[in-house]
Amino acid sequence: VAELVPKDGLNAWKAFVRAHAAAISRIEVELEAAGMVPLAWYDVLVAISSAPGRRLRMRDLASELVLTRSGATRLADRLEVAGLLKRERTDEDRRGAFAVLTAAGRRALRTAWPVYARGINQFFVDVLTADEARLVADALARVEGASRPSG
Amino acid sequence: VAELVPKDGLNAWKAFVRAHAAAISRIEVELEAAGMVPLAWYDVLVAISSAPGRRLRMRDLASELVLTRSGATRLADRLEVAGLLKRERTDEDRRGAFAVLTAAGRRALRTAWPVYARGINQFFVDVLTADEARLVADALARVEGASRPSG
DNA sequence: AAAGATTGAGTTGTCAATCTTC
DNA sequence: GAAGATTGACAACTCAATCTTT
Repeated sequence: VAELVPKDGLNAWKAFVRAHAAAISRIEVELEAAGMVPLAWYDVLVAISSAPGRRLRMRDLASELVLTRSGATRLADRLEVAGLLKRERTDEDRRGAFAVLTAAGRRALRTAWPVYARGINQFFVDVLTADEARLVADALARVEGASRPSG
Repeated sequence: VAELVPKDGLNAWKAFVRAHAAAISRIEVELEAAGMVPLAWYDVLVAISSAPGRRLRMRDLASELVLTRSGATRLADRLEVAGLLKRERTDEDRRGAFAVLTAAGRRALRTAWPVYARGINQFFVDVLTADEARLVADALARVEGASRPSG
């Protein structure tokens, strides 16, 4: 086989894919074991909580989470049924809806964070040196940029 | 909020998650546009092709791809319907089945690789320096190790 | 009984079509 | 007509139960 990808590059790619699968599924297990919300829900809670005004358009939620709009709708539906968020429609633009957290949503966010943070540390941050962490952040930010539909 | 994860570490984690989502979905798009098999199918073809004897137990296919056994069954079903693989039962042990590639499966593997390789280069390798590629490979290999159920 | 594999039911996402509001 | 969001139909996986062979 011709070498279409440089060897070091291919090794990096494989490590990238495998590390992601391993770390994410491991953190899911830890959250579940601690009785916390799943990662996908946590991501929703964080996105809303850190948005300006602590509210987020469905459209922006989708793009934050790298989901389609309908995917974001389904996901928000489940959190709404669980009582963690509600949709607020406003008179500024009655087409759209804002997702906002309920008290239970804010509580779920607070209680899940220590568990999630422990996972991030244990399975990711702790195995990197400080220099590596900065370099990885920088390098992978460029990967995201290159992978966007426009780029 | 107390800082449970060092800032640089958290940035690296976020970049890691977002870069993965962006790069994988972008490569899927490129494969689709070129009329090639989806990434999940490609992974099946590679796993079988690189197994000893170029055949793979369903159980081993599942573990290679980080899937459940039933997930592997469903996936293999689809490739079998598409004519890319077939199941072979042998007399050594009539419980199990081996997945083996058909001629069409081998051809799909050969033709998809250049497209996949171009995606890996364009959206990942090309935005890294050679040093970064080596460092990322090394660092993320440790992440995978730390995330395994045993570790 | 245990191992290999599959099937039925349910979950979570996508795409295309639709509804409402601008 | 276009933008924001949702819905219907379907795709790909998981878990628990099942079937066959050891």
